[in-house]
Amino acid sequence: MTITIKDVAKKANVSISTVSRVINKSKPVSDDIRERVEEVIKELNYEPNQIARSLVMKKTNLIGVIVPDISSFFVGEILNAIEQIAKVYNYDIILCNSYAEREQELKYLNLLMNKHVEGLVFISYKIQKEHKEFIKNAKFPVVLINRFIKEFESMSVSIDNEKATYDMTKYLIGKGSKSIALIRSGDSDDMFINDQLLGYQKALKEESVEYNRSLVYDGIFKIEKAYKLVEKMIEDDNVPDAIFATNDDAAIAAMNCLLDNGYKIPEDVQVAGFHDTQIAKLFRPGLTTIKQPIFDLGSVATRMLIKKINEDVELNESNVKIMPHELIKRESSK
Amino acid sequence: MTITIKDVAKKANVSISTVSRVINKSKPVSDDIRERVEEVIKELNYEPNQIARSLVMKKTNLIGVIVPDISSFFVGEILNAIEQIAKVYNYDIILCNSYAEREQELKYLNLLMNKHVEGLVFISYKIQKEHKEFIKNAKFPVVLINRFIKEFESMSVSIDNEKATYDMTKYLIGKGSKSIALIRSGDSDDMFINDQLLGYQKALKEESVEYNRSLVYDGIFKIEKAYKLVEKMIEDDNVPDAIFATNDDAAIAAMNCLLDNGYKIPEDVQVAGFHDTQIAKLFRPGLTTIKQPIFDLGSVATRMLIKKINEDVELNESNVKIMPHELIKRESSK
DNA sequence: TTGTAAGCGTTATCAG
DNA sequence: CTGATAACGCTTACAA
Repeated sequence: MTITIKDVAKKANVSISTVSRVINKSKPVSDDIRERVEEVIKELNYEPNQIARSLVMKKTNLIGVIVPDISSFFVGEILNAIEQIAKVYNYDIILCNSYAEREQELKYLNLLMNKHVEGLVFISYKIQKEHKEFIKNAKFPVVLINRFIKEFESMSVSIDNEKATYDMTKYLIGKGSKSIALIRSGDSDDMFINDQLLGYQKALKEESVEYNRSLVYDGIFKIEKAYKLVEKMIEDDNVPDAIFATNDDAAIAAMNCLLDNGYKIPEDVQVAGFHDTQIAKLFRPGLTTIKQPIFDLGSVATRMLIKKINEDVELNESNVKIMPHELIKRESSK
Repeated sequence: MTITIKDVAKKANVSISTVSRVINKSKPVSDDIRERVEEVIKELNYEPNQIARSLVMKKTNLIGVIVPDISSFFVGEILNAIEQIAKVYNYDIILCNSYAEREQELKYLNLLMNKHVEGLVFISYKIQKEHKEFIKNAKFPVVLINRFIKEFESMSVSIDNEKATYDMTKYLIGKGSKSIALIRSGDSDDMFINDQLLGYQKALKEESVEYNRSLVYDGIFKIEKAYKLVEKMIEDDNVPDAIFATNDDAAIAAMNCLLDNGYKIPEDVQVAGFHDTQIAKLFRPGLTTIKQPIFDLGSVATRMLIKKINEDVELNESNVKIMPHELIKRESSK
């Protein structure tokens, strides 16, 4: 039923190799034959079968993407970028949503290998041993967004997390805060997350504010969880004078909880986020936050990946790209 | 380098057909041989090549998804559902972001056909002639979310749009509004969008409020555009006493503009949205909106599609599913 | 129950 | 420049 290269060949009175050649412009074909073949192709509305092609060329033009949560602002915007750039280079995206669960991530890692993707953009809150193992041995290049693997050279795109938390912490202290809660998305044993703590601590130290471990909360990436966390602070009568969440959603949730309980922002509590997703600007009061070049994070990662796929680039230090960040001041801080 | 069915066959001292049989359990294989083969498979860490398999079986286990804007809340949540359900049935997702542009949509429609997807979930603001043509002739089933094609039986999942806008309009009038701006995402020649107008008009009529064409705005799905629109109303001193946007993002943008210009919500202007995305609840004042079962929209569509792919279902009227909606009252209305 | 061989739709090698 | 023909890795009649 579906028409193949054979049909074209027969109708054009040439061999299938010739048809293949005009399709791929892989070898010279005389003008008259070329024209004839092209005509037949049009006439028959022939489209080469990508699967057959993949089989022999070992090229699928597929890029895998594993994300922790499609419906988050941050990931949505990154996906946007990945998709856009990939399409430019004629790559398609296979999307996998891991729900930030290790099991799922590992499953997808294998699934994508099986689907013969040519590369992978991996967004994970926590890179674990098994991940590293996989990435190290993977037959295709992998680029991480907002994470590093320090044990070996992995491709990675992110901002300077230490500097970013440093900047924000310093800023909040400058505006008069003395007890700044730090709400982090990941777990403390993640290098990336660790950088955030380092920046926070460095700023405290510089400003002679004592570091208090109990002000640091980990593993909060769900809105509900962040809300509950702040609720608990209020119940315990233990509300800091600033809350710095390393993701905007959590910061918004914190603001909601504070507002719902009669606190004034920023007078009673300053609130700061991370990412500068849409909602940071939309929400009232506007959220002071670290602006990341989210789209660029995705697009740079994808370009890097595709370059690597095509071996245009060697595995060297330039495989880690640090993008600029910016402190955006809005009404949630003084 | 990569290990194939041949390697397994050789090492297990059987033919490749036998190996194939144990992999697919397609025909009986004696216990001892089966065990031997399974052992070798494990030993060699063999994984069947999906591409080769696709070629012969004409089955890719791929579902295409075309969306207008990945980074919107609504689409993100739907994608979430699609991905989740698809994975349950062992299907993967090829993601295409059309930016709501007709050209892109058509391009992707062809691309997906070329990739031999087995089905398509199509989210488009505006189904046009070319789309219909394509869908009608497509070799694979297509399910639309929130759109219908009335010309022929297409699979479709949505809410009852007429009833939803009717409910909301009636509610706003009940709360005292007389001039209700209707801000719609799509264009007026779309059937789906048209239903929204019908519901709006019906409610007005029932409540003896005169219909005023100039209060209906079309083609507003970008936040910026909605903001500008309301800004214009304010400049023209032409602010209605209620704004009903058929998507939450636009409603939030409207609220922002009103708040920024000193208007009180809901005292001066009531605002209502559509979808009940995360932000409707997060924003302050909370947004009164039509709650759609967003996740279900995606999951039902995907299940329907997969069933159709497997021919479990005939093309009949049950191919159009209407999901329930709900009016959620929050502080943006009286 | 098992093996042989044809075929899925291409590209690529090698003669001519 | 063009055409056979052998891959690519797998499934599936058809035979044995």
